[in-house]
Amino acid sequence: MKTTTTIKEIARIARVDKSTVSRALNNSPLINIKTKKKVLDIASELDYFPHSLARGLISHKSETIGLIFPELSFLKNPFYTDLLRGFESVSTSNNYNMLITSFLSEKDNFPFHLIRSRKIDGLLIVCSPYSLRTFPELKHKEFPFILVNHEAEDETGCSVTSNDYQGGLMGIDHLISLGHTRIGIITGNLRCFAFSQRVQGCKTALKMRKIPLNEKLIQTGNLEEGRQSGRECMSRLLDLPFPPTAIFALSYDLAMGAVQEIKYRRLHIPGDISFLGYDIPEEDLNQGLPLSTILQNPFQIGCVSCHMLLDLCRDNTIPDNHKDIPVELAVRSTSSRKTWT
Amino acid sequence: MKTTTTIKEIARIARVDKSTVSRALNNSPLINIKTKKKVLDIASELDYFPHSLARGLISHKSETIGLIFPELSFLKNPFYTDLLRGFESVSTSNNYNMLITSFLSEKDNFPFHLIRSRKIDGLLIVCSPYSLRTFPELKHKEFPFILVNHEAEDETGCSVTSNDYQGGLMGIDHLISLGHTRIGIITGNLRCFAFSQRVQGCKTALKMRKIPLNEKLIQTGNLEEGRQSGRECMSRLLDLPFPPTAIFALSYDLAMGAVQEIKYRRLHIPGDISFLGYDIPEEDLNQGLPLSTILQNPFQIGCVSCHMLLDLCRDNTIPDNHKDIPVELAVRSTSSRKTWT
DNA sequence: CTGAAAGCGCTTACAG
DNA sequence: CTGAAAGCGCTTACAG
Repeated sequence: MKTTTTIKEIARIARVDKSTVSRALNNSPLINIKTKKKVLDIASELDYFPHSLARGLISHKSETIGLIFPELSFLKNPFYTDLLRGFESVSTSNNYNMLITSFLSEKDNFPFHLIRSRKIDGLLIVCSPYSLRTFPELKHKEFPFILVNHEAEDETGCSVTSNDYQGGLMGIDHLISLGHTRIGIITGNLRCFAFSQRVQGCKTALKMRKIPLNEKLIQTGNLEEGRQSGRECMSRLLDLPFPPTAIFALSYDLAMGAVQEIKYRRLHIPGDISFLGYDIPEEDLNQGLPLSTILQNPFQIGCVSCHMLLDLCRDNTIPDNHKDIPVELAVRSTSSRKTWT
Repeated sequence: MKTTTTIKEIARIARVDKSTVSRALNNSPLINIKTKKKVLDIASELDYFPHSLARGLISHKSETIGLIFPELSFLKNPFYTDLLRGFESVSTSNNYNMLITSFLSEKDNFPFHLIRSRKIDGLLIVCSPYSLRTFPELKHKEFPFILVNHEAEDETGCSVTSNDYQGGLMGIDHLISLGHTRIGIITGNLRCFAFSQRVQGCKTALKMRKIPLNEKLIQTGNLEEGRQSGRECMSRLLDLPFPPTAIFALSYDLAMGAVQEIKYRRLHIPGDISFLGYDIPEEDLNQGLPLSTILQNPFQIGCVSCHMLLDLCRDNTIPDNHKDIPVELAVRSTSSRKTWT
């Protein structure tokens, strides 16, 4: 880029006005086909490339979207990497770029800076730890944003989540169909919307099959302590007078902890007890015992979120304010027909 | 943002020219302190925020840097997430934003688009699978960029890498200091610069301690097959007439495979054989057998890379074109004094 | 210290 | 279909 080519330069050589060059470059109908060809040839000859800042200044579009994660280390978790890949896939094919930040780096005046400096046209807010009602910029619907996998129920704005209700329903349904009626459920804190939805799904599935609900079979762990908490829940379940014949653990860490405890007690999966997890990746071989699991589709969540945002950015009307992305059941080697009572 | 406040608006209210407003806003010395206060007060009253595109158009700075990863799924690996956190830390404190892309999304004309559209001031190229010599934009030193953890030896441009040579040296030195003289080394393909450097370090360490080099003790696996390959290397080492008393595995996956094979043969670590890995995170408990390891410092690599890039962006002179970030030795429970021969 | 002018690189009504 | 003008929101020599 010794010296950048501008439309002025092209105009000079083509002996036309720069407005004509602009029209040629932007596929305007207001231009003679031959003029257009001449201009375009020269532009390509000079290796012209438009200056996005100058364009953006006029169009009021930066063709860039912002991503905000609670913190960037979330990306270690394949779920969030796949989400990010979903964002990438859609934004790339729409010629949008992605600015990445976290609540950590934006702590002072999130999310004003990026928005107000006009660097981004829209914002994908991943798993916000805050309720967004506090941010006036987002409240008035003046700026396009999507809550992706938002934790709280939040009446503000558009959102995309995994269908947690369906996940719970599908999981219990699977275990019931294998003959289980005493199913232990290990969940995270129910104040978290996702878990409360999953548990709702579980309860509905039981009700539909007319299996009475036993609250003792639902153990609530906490995610901060992860595996350890999963172990403790499992321990409590196994200590019941009538322990469950199948377990449905509603998160990866809780599932891992639960499996640990089961092994510790020298029980066999699925011989002694069936097991269903949540979000257990296929790569996780669990030492030769691949766990059956409900699988979310983070890539899909990412794609849909980004699509919705770009629609918003382009002032397209959006059919729904909210979208639920379906989960799926992956039957691997730990869920089998009930063999004991 | 009902209606955006501009300097024009502020000028009107303050009854000064917009150039004066600009001076007040930009801490210019060419302004009366009282005028400045008046302007600033009004600006804050009107909740003014500068338009970055307009500024950038003049300053020729976007205050944004680009990041390019081979593909975004690399971020699943904690090494790259920590690298990213390093970028974030430095760019945030310098008020720079980060645009994230991958070679996948930029496939057509990487890295021209971002650079030529002026959306970024500089580029951090992570682990480029390409030799950068092919890209004229980068060749002529016209645009600031840093090769972060670059795989190939590349004479072009600035770069930051982990000190792989030191890693090899330190690892072997540690094992020798425990009394080992027959040390098996499991490395990835030596055409990869990082591995060849690590092995060089190993060889130097042996030489310094006057331990003759036995090429049979160096097994080369391949990273594509990861663990399986590590297992096979380990197997070959154990089948030697005089098998090693200590192992140094130069990558995470190779180490994991090697450990598997050792366990499979019912040998005990560190009782029967000492073990040292590379890049084994602290969280990896390895079922109660935390592996001693050489640790790189990706966060630090990220910080230093970003610093260097920002210096380049600001036309600061850079002391060195290349920086090596030190590694460290984490002695955990698998490397102990030699007990058999 | 301040204002008026020119300009960053582009787009888009407005005439013709 | 084309050109000349105005303008996006800002900065920075240039006079005074």
